[in-house]
Amino acid sequence: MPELPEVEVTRRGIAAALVGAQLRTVVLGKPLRWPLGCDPAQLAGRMVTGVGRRGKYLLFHLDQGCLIVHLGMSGSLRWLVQPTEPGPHDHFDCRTDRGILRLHDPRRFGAVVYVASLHDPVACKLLGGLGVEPLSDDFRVEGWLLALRQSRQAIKPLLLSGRVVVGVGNIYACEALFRAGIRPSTLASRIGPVRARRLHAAIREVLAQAVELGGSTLRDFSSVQGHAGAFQLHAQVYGREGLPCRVCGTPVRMERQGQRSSFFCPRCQRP
DNA sequence: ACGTCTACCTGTCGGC
DNA sequence: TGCCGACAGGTAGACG
Repeated sequence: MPELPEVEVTRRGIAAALVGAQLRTVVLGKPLRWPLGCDPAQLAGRMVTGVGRRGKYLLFHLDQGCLIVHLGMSGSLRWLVQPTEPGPHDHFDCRTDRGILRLHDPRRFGAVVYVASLHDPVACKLLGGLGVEPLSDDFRVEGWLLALRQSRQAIKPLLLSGRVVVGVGNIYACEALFRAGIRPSTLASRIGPVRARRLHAAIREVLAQAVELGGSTLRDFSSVQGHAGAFQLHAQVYGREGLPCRVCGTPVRMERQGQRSSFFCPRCQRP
């Protein structure tokens, strides 16, 4: 579920409350995608020193070590001031001296992993192969053009892979390709410099707009404060198969690439 | 190095 | 109403 915008909205929603908080007890629910990697009791007394993000991973920096959190497809974090009993889909409770950080994740594709440092092999495995942050100055157009030229993949799976640029999932890949006028099945190396530049700009614009709108809420994402996102109301193609393109009126098409649905306008987006 | 498939798990929705 | 399959925002690993 959550792509970069939803993760960033979550980060912004939690950071102020959590930085400076001291962990008291950590309670685990059903198993998540990966094991925590330490005895939960070991975390008692640690202080949260910062809340960062790398791609779709949240990084809870502690005065000793780091908790790496991924929301998977259906995860969301909540900040509770008043304690309540964890529900059947709450699988990680981090009780602090200020409130409770709770991970709700019905499908359990998410994960919370403790690492002693970001140089830890486990951290390197999770974060080491990631591409550049699209909203940072490191996302330069020259490197982007080179990466597209050197790739032999179709552009959509290349975006989803996170090897060149991180944080772009199925919704925002479809939307960025629409804005750039590129069909999802187009080979990356066959995209000329004009459209490649447009795609570079579109990725940044669509992600930044989505962050401003609080992310996308398709079924169950909500911010830490429980607010739904609004980006889905602005989607041009995602989830709109058969509906008229908002630009030209041609029916939006859906095709499968791998196991993922791609939505596009056959007239506005050329191969 | 690429695509394709499978798996992980639960909930929801459409069709019959 | 109820059952059954398809599908969902992600990622990793196996295989050809």
